[in-house]
Amino acid sequence: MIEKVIIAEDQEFANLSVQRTMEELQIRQTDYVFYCDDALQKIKIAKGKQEPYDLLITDLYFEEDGTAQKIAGGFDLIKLAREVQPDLPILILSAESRPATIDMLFKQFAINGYVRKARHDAKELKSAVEKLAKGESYYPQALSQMVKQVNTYEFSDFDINIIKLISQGYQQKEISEYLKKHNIRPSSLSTIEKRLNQIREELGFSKNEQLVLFCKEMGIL
Amino acid sequence: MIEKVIIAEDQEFANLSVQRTMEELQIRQTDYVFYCDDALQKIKIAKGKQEPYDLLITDLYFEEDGTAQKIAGGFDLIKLAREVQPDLPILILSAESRPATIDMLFKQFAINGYVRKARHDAKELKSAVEKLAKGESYYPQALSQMVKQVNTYEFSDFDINIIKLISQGYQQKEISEYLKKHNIRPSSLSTIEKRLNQIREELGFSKNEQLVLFCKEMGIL
DNA sequence: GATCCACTTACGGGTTACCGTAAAAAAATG
DNA sequence: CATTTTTTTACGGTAACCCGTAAGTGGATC
Repeated sequence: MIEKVIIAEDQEFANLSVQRTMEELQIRQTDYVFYCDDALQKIKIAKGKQEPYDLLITDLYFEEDGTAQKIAGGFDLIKLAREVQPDLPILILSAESRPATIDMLFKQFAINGYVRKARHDAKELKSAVEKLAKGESYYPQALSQMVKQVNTYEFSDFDINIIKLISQGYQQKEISEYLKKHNIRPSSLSTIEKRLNQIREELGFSKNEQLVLFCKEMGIL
Repeated sequence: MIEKVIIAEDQEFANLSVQRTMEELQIRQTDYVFYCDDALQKIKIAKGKQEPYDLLITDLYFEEDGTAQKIAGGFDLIKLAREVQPDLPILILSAESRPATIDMLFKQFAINGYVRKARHDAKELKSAVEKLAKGESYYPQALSQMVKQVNTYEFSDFDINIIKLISQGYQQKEISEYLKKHNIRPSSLSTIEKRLNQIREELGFSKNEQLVLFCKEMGIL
């Protein structure tokens, strides 16, 4: 049973609407904050008082607005909240639509549900909370297709490293030097060339410009 | 005086909250739709009945969901709505944060207000509607600084053309051929090289990979 | 330690991109 | 219409990138 919920969402509109949805679901206590720092603090205090939250609903991306915050965004908040209260169910509410990111949240962060800010987000949130109340997790129906459709190329850390450096203006020779300096192996120019060639071929690209754009869209850069 | 408002917003949460804000502002009649097509139709009908809307509040980006829609997004909706009812005040409500885009909306589309989906969007929307009621336009305070800060490089159509082709995997020789075929001038390889060189220098980039990413972030690609 | 295997590196030739200079063409000016 | 100015193009040398082949390296297995 979910009785005590905390909402972390910086957009006032979204925050208000989620509050309202919680009312409709007859949640006993709903707290809401506009900053990640406040959310974590409330979770800590509630835990300390032996009155822990039953659910954290949080956005992924929070806007900076001058007020100095320790926790930058939803990703960090999830990690830290789990340290404080490992069993806390977490539901993400975000406009993020890249399957790779959402998939990563389930696999790496073990979130319990994901609702996209999209056409039927209010209805979806209700279903999601009801599912979580039963101890199940909520995986948006649309997503299961997307993940299958999605270009399934897996970038290794090494790949990402190279592509990042390229997108910063390094030339391949310099990347090789950079890798040697940081004791990352492999590091030869030849290997860099080969990897890039392989990646491009696998994705059907002819130029690195396409590749960096693709990575940007995938959320890798 | 604003008495009759139409809201075009596909996110249910946002749509609901805007409706609520309109109630708080004691707007006599508030209609809301989740598709651009519906918005335009309602505007047409209202105009036909001699009961035109006093305000259109619309998002910029609408999600596709299988239902075939003629109007793709906010940009087209604005254009078409203005054709039907040229004096209709338009207020954009969007998460879009790129100053270039927002600036363009004011200058090219002559919108009357812009409220970003961000920390105090509900409060901002209220102020904005009140301003529009007085016949003034609402320009977010944060934006006036951003526009000044923004990298003020102006891309010509020609520049954008080249960069688009590069980002699609064309090599420079092919771009030259492409331009010749489409009777776009200038078209020589030499000019293409020079322009790219100039753009890169002006923006402090050394490689085209940086440039395409920059353009992506600026909303040019 | 010998053999195999996968991976990494070195090297070389071909292509494309880079960048300067100078000629040619087009546009602007008087 | 001649002249100046700007823009576009052609050309050439250098550097970076592309891509294949061959040599080298390191780890696993027996």
